Amino acid sequence: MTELTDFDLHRFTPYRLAVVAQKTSEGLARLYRARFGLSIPEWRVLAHLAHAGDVSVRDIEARVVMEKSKVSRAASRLEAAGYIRKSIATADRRLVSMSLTPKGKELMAELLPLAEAYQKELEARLGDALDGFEAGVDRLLNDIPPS
Amino acid sequence: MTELTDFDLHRFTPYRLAVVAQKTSEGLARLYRARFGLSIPEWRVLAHLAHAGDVSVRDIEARVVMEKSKVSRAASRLEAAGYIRKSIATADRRLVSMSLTPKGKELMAELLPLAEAYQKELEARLGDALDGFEAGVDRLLNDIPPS
DNA sequence: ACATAATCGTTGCAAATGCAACGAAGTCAA
DNA sequence: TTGACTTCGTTGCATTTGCAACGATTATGT
Repeated sequence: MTELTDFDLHRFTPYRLAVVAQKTSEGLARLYRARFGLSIPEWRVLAHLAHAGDVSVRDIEARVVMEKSKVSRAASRLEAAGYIRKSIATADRRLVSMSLTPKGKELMAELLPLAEAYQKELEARLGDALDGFEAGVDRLLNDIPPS
Repeated sequence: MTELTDFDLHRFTPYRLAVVAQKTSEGLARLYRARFGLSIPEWRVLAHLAHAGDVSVRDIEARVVMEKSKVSRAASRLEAAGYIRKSIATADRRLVSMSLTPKGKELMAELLPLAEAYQKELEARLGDALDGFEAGVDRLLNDIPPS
């Protein structure tokens, strides 16, 4: 029979991932929270807009794994701050088309190099474990939940 | 010069970790949310208590990476539900000593095998990437934030 | 064409969260 | 012993979050 004490949370992958995700996110957040006053949801929206150009809330929800209400509120704050523009799509008027303003592009031109540097730093810490690690993440991303 | 569009969130480790952590946590949560009505903070407290026996809020905060207010509230709910007992430590009366009740032990006896099975399932999905993956997680856990 | 159903984005609301402040208990030094 | 300082756990409060419901728009089927 297995004892209750046998189970160690620190060897439990979901827990380990939660901790490591929180740590890396906090490290990243330092890059833009104090300096630019951005939250994580706002950062994600901006990053996706910089990469993909005009996009709807629905697109971001799908590609960035965030609840649509979260996307919507982040987008409203970003619009109020002047970083993005929201407009109704002509083709399908249910969709909101979002894009970076010039001010938003300036912001990202300053922010993205910091993000790249942080990525490089993480890769350095991973060292020769990098490839195996990323391969594992890919496998988990591709087909996790047994539904 | 680097273009804004060069940056891809999907190759950005903090983002990848956030997504994979969320996915695995959700998969796990299905095991106990519907069935036992437990939240993630409650699960963590229970898991640590099962493993370590009598523990204070402070201990859990440190070992399980949760804000003490979060631990405190999770513990209150668990006590109200009859899964744990809280008492004032005799040695240092500032400390709250928490432990599983018999009912809590029964719960964990039922729950931990499900968690183990989920762990096995994740390991199967990782396949031969398992070792490299866990090694990478260890490196990130040991020394991430440049503070 | 018309009624029904589905999709998009926002918003209301209750619950969860982080942070600071607090009282209680303990430590330390003079 | 006394008083200043630290630590522990809880709680108040403002913010964030998830979920459901909604109006508006588009798609589908007959």
